Amino acid sequence: MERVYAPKRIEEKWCKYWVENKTFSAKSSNNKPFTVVIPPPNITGCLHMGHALNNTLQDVIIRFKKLQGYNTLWVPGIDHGGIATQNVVERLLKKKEGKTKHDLGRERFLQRMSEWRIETGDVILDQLKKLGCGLDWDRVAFTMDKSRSKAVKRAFIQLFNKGLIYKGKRLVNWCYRCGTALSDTEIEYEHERSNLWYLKYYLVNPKEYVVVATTRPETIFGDTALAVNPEDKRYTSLVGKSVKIPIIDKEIKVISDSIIDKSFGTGVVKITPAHDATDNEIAKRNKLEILEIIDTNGKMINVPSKYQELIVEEARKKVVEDLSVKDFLVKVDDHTHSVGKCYRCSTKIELLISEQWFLNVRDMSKKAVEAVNSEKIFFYPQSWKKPYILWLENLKDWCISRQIWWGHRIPVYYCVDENGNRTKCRPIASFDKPIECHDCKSKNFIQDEDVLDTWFSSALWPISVFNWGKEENNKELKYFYPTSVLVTGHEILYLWVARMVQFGIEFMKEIPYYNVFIHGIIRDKHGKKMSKSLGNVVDPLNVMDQYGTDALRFTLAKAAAPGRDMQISNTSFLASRNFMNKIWNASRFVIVNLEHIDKLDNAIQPIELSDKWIIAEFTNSTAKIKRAYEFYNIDNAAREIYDFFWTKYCNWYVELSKIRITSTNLNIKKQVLAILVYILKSMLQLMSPIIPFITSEIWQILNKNEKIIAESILFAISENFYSESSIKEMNTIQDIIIKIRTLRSELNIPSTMQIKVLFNTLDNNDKIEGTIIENKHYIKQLARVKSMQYLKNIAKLRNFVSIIAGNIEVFIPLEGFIGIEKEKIRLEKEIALTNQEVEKVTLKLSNKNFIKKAPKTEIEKTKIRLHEMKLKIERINKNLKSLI
RNA sequence: AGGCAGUUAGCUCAGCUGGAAGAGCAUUUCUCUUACAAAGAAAAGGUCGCAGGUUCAAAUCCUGCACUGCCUACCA
Repeated sequence: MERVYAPKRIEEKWCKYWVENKTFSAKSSNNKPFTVVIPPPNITGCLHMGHALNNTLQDVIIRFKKLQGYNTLWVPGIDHGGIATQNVVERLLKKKEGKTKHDLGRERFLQRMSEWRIETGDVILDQLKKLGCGLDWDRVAFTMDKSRSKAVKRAFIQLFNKGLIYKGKRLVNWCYRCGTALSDTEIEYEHERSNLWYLKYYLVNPKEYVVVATTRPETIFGDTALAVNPEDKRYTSLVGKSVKIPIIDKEIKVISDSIIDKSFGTGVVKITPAHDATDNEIAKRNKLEILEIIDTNGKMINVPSKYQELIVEEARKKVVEDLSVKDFLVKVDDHTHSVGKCYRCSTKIELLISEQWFLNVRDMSKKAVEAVNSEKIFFYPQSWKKPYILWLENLKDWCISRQIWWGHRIPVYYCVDENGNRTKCRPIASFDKPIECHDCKSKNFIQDEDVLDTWFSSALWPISVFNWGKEENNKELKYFYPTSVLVTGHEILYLWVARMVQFGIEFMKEIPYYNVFIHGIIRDKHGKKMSKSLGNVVDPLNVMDQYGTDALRFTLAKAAAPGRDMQISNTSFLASRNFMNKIWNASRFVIVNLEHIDKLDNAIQPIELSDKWIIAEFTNSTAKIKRAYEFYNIDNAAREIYDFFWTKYCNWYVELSKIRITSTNLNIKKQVLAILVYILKSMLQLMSPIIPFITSEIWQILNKNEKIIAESILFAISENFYSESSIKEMNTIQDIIIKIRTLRSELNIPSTMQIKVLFNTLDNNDKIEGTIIENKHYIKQLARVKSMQYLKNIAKLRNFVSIIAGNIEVFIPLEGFIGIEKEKIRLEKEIALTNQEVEKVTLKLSNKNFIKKAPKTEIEKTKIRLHEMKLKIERINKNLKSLI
């Protein structure tokens, strides 16, 4: 074994092993299942920190459950990624050949996309393998492969025939760069500094005008009314009158609607029903005309020829200019408001009227709310429950059609006549082209041009991965569904999580998962979101290269408190890398010492105090670690592992074990080795979910011909040797060691100098005295003490340095390495410090209410403390006097 | 505008069923002691955001405020 842990070779070896030996493949059986489906990354994806975190956490859970003996299954897959993917290929096409998708046409463009997909391959899946993910690689699913397509069609047809899917002309979010409608969840809002323009709308009487404040002066041509609040006394007389739109002089009415906020702007609003959601509602309530002035290319239409065909931004400039020239502009204020942008290309979203497919989600939402309200689905952390419910309760129908090419084409067929024109017959939803029209028996059909929102297929993911679309009597689906836990970031709670619940209940009559574990988002060290444009991205692949995959995973696990965002920079991985090295070397110590031992007893026998102590600490820690894993507090599990292994196991137990390891008595050596091995192996198991590579390697060295760690079953921790009192006793010894070490350091006693030590107890406590005598070899070993003797008569003591650790007083003779004056100062300082404490505690105890109301144990504890401190001061004073 | 988080050592964060402030990194000092210098031993560093309240006792519970971040919204 190398002296320094070198991860590369070991990681490659185990990656390959797990895949080739199908370590993580699962079949339905009689054993209890534990199922997780991966949030499928986009095919365009390249592993970033978010993926690394999300998948590490899933892997931790899967590996832990596997150790517990569950039949675990983690299903891998990728998403076709709709708009995002089409954009990537479109950009490539433009760059390489200077062509647009329209130059190629739908068929050829889609062919290009498929080619690109094969070329690019499943890069991200390979990266997940590299990360060590225990996915079942025989089950890789793609949201657009045959089985998943079947599922999408089946779902669509069911919903269509139920009357839940309908076509309607409505105001929708439109990205003119992507050329498609978007759902509300696909819009990202950003604050933008803009202006508020105050415009004059003249009454028919040309001397009077009202002032209207607007952020969108270019849409005046689409105005079909002005509106005021009915309770706004300033404008009562105005309601019902006509005003003229600036520039074009078109007459519109002033109406009243209670939604208008009196305090904003002038309290008068221009109503543009075709391009604003609120205005649209007002128009519906007041039966106003709806006039479209922006088309799907983001250009002006139905406006004076001067502005016709201009894109919105330019039109705004021109209109403002003209308004100003013609004296319609009263003033311009600065105004910051949030603007909706496309989540895939950041183009400003226009609202416009368009015919789209919608899914009525009212009933599904109710059931999805109920499932979480009743805690049938449990959220970790609970704080996400409320936003989830609120969102679902206010959900409008879902716009599911997209005007792009890459995706599941809507399986709706229209009957056409011999000229290819659509007839009035009812459209049919079906898997393939229908044989004949229900209404006119025609055999001519065309398919709907639109594709489905990517998230439609994603919403089916937990059932489609088990081939819900293909098979009717599906054993696997029955066995693995509902899945056990969904692990995800909160950014797709609405986009994805909620919709899976809706669809799961709709199609399976059963929730898709029992638990939802929502982790935070990774930020840089300044708390900023990581993004390429900010240049603050920490690449997980680099980290894996530089620090090792286990170090990456351990860092992520340690930072992953449920629901909390985490800040990460390159230095965050250092501590973890060092910890890996620690594990490696501690194991090396054990392994090297096992070399000439032919056989080790499996049964352990705690003999000494340190044995009993480490077993007690180990028992406590393992319980904590297991509980932490169980409730997705993976950060706590990682912390406990770190603390126990490094501090307790390495720094104390391994160090103390050296006394017996170097013993010439083979039995003594074997006895301590057995405990070292037992704890090491158990810890390796418990660590393996987070850091599978290093633990697999060490496990294999320790258990040459046995099962690999990933396939092992967690050792049962026996309570037989648990000794609570050993912890207290050991703590006493540790305290003495630490105090002597501190003294050595403070007084610059060279480490090579072995010192003589005497000790006494403050209250002549025989038991403690016995404990120390029994374990003085620990003190000798770790504090570099030559001899340690009990001192009966302290009265005669002269010129000793003294320290007090709990109830024990330790004396070290002054042997020229320290001046009396220096020691006096040290002791006086100690007295002053203790006195401060004494004051505080005395005050507490003199408080009558404390004595009256505090629990007895607490009072007792405080009294003992005070007593000890007083004793301490007494002794220090005495020692001070003995210094001559 | 509303909702949800967060505010603890220079930095990143634990601790929050209320009873003597913790870790890692960085800093300082010693040490290559036969697993590990990516280490060991030790030191220094904190009115636990601010102001109230409950309590014998508050980093921990309650209220208000401030700042930061996120989510939602019909910001004309």
